[in-house]
Amino acid sequence: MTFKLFYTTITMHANVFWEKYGFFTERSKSIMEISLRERKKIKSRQALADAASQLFLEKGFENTTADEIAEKAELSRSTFFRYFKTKEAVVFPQQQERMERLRELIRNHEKDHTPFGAVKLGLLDMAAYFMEHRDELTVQRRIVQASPSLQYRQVDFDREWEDVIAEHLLAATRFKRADEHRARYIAGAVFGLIEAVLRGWFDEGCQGDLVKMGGDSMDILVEGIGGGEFDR
Amino acid sequence: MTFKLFYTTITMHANVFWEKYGFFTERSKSIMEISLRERKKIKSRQALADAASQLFLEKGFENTTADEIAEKAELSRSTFFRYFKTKEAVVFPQQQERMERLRELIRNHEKDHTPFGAVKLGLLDMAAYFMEHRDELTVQRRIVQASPSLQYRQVDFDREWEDVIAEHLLAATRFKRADEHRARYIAGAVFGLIEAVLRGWFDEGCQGDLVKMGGDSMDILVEGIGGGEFDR
DNA sequence: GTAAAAATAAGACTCAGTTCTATATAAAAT
DNA sequence: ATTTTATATAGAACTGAGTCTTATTTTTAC
Repeated sequence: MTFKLFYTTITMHANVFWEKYGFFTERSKSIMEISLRERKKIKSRQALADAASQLFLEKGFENTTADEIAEKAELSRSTFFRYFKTKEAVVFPQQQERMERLRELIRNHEKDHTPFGAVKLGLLDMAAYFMEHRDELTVQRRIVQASPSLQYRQVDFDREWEDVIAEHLLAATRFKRADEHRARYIAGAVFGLIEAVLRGWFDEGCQGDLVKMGGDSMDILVEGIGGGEFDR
Repeated sequence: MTFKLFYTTITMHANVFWEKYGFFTERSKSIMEISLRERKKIKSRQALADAASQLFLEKGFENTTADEIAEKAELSRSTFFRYFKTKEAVVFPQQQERMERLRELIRNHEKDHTPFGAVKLGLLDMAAYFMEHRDELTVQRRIVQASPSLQYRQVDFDREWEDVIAEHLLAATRFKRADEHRARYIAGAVFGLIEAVLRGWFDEGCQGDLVKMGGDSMDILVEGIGGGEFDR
């Protein structure tokens, strides 16, 4: 029942409202301002996401058909594919919101820090956000881990992070071509680092201090590995 | 006709023989030692890979069906799926060989260098290998670039690189738990860096000096970004 | 209340991938 | 050389994802 609560809460706030109304909380915009049609759409999408999550947890991703999800949500298969472009998409309903959050968090530090500093602080803020929502992440992780076909799709989604990082680093290197390459390389390295950290955190059951892990790991990049035990 | 030659040559040496006979060149083992049955299997696999490549280049990956590939190769659809687990697999027939090559190249430097040094030198050797085979890589890239669904699959294959890197770095940290984390983070960063470098190289039409690009980029990791323009 | 717009249901369709069976052909045994 | 055994292949039936079209229902606007 914790899961049920989680999915209802998270998907509502973080994903469904997002599409049309942007990033806001229940305080900044009342549900009552939304038309009946919109409310029904939210309900439908929610029903599909909930049904899918339950079935995926019960029987696994591969063993669940789109028909079953639609049936459980009391909607048609057509409607399922209207709301989610693919069966895989329903596993990651909050991807878009997370990406925009990351962008915003980095933007918050842009004024007071260098490009890399803003990226680093934004990522650490994101780490804190992840820790707050470790329960959701654990559920999603459980579904993804149980399905090989979902694992690279997860990677695919995470890859968008690199674009956001590169985007911010590149903003500081307009008209400087040499720096552009350097920015892209650093974005790649930062992204690879983050993936490794996240993997480690997940594998430990999301129990560690992700902010500290992230900070420590990024210090490797800042200081370089020239003096370490892996020196060439 | 360069393409045709490429596919015949590469797939034969790098992939088909690989499965049963391991990594060798035409000098180390004559084709005549191989039984008729094996030769036919090679021919079938080759015919399928060739037919697929041609059709993918002509009509794109998504617009080519497994039936068409089989028909062009004068084999049945069943046979196609016997040789290639998925339609996507036929696009990357040399993946296994490249991975083993990387392992070997890193291993060559293990004796004379620290773990990171061996990884770095192995990767630069690999860069040289890539430059030698830029024509094949360009063709493959063209097919992959034209198909969104193949792009993340490529990422998926490349991901194996990180495992190889991590594997070698970890070998040096047995019994040292703190270093294990550090090794994984570094592997992630190196891998992310390499992906960024390769992407840049591909996007420039494989014309740049990949070895130099790789070396320069890895120096960022060695020296750190603390003193650069992206300092925090 | 009515007309326009949008959401949904239903079903036909394509194609990837699996499974099974029958047949052809190569390898091994005698 | 002939038989036996192993395996490559063809073919066909099947499942399920995703697309597309059409008809029906629901919401909104007037």
